[in-house]
Amino acid sequence: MPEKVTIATVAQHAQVSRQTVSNVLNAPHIVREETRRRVQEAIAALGYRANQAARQMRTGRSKLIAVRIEPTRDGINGSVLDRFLHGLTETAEAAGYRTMLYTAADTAREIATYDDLLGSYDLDGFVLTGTDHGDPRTAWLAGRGVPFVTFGRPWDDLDAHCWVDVDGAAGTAEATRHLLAAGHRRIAFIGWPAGSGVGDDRCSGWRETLRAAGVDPTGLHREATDGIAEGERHARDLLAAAPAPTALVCASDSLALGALQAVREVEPAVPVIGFDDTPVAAAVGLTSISQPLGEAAARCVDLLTAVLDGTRGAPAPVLLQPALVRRQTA
Amino acid sequence: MPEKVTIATVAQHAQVSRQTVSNVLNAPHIVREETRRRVQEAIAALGYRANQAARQMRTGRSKLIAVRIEPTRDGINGSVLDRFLHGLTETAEAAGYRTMLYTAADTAREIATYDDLLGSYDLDGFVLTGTDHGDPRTAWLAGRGVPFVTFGRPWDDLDAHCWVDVDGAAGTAEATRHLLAAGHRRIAFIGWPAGSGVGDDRCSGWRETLRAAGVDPTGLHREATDGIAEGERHARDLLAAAPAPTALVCASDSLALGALQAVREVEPAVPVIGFDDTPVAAAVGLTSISQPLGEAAARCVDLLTAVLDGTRGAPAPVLLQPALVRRQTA
DNA sequence: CATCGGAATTGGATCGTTCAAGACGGCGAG
DNA sequence: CTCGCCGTCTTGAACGATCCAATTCCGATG
Repeated sequence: MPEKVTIATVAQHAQVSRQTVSNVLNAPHIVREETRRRVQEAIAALGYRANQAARQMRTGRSKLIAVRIEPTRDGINGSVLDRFLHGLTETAEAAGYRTMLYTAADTAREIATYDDLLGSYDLDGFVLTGTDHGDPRTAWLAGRGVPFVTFGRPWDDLDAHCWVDVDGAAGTAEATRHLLAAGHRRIAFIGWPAGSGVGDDRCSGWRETLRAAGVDPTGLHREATDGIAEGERHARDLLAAAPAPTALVCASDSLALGALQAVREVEPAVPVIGFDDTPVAAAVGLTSISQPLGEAAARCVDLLTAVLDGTRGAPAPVLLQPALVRRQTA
Repeated sequence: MPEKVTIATVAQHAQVSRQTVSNVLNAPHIVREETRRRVQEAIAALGYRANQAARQMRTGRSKLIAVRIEPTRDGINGSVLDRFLHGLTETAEAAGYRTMLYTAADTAREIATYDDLLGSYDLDGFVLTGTDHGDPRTAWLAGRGVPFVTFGRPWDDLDAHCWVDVDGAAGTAEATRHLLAAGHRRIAFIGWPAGSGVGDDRCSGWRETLRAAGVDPTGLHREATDGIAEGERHARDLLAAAPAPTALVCASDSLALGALQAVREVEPAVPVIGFDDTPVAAAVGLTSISQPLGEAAARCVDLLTAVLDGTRGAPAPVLLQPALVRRQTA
């Protein structure tokens, strides 16, 4: 059992004081070349690692960021969070931060958890996923002066705080243009009920692109709660209409999957495009819009560390472009 | 901006000493009823939370457990980890522990990460997912005396360490019995190359059940590397054989999905059963074997905290039963 | 009334690190 | 020659909790 290696052990081994070792770690430029080398050799030889708890107690910085892991809802969209988390953890590690998970049943308890995490572990910052209009969480965090970044725009005021997002409108626009280029005119959209930032954004890309092409979107829009069954129901409904749409764009892969089932039974030639490029889409050959999740996660960490290290001023938000992944269904 | 609340603040507010406050938190029974109540009121009034860094420095316990987040391989099985992580975090929180994530490109670097995490953050324990024969990680951890639990059996020596696992053989056995009950005899199995603990386990459940029913499994077994394409290829191969199998059991949903495509083109009536009950299976109506992931995660935390709190001796391993989820394909 | 014993409470030391302030030697300017 | 300064390094104190040993308090007992 090797003795515990502290900064004092290293200092003794390198014939310098504790503080000099600390300086080599935190402010190398103020230590003479030769001394620095000797200390670094001692660190390597002893396998010394700074004790974060002690460091944190003195500096108040924990080098820890937290992110919520949500219960997988319908499962289909679950792997989105999965990929995001992996990217986040990887980039954070490269920047010297570790990632802590937490769960929360609802928003009120999520805020209580912030309080707990900040009090108990002195977390340096938070990454929030999925913001909505008037999100109380961002208000709470901002009010406390806690650094955070959201994956998802603050839909009310784009300058309210740091954020990274994927341009959903650009995604559905690309999908719609793709279908227009294939000769379709009556392109329908199955989205979510109006009011959610993400849903309205995705809908607008479709609507504006149709309008720009001189097509009136009236009657081609359906609002569905997410899920396969809902997607199927609304697709059937659309296909049964008088002048039926000849193509479908959906706000999620779940909806698209349901729509696909309806299409295959009723009108197999009608193309369907989903959103999120989930494994399910890949498995069934569903054309879908892919979000650059690894990139998004990396930019979240970039922004957060920029705020934490305080070198630069408030960093600019990041809006990433999704990409259409063409498969069999369109 | 509220002042920082420490144990001293609470002590002052409750008119007692620091140590008494500490005792209320860590050994309530040695504090007089009335004093305890007063201290607890002060804690609530001030919103005091014990600083984990300070506690850790003195006690050496961080109340932190770590788990690796792997890059999603083919995406289909990704959500398995997702659900496991959520369960883990939730149960850990209830037990007063927090979950930290880490990534690692390979086993050697994973071990280096253990060293780093232990040195820097004094992690209390690890949860490993997916063990294999002669896993160097468990040997390293055991050698250092670091508490850990694996989700997955130590395939070489079942008493080597604490573990939780799902009985894969029981799962494939149930699937096979289900098909036998439906009148099938020539039931094939598409599994992984021999040598992996999980793969061999799942294969054995099918083989033994067939044998018990008086069916010779020879020629009904294919070894495939995981993936949709491989599943399709082997299924085609099987269906083209002289006495073709009338039903298929697969070691994963990926393989089953490929097999399903082959079946639908060649012999639509042949049932297919997958493994893991991923969202993809649910979406396409694939009958599959479901692992109780939330339960598994909870038991992992139970075992780990039992070891950490040291109240009981080495806790017994846990083997959970999976369940067949019947859908359209079988 | 003095003493005793055990429970309840207190003050000091400690964990490993960084901050603040100071020591030391050499060097250029006044 | 002295002073101040700079670069380099060292020492003491502090962060907030727990452990340990010492002390107070209290009723019971000799």
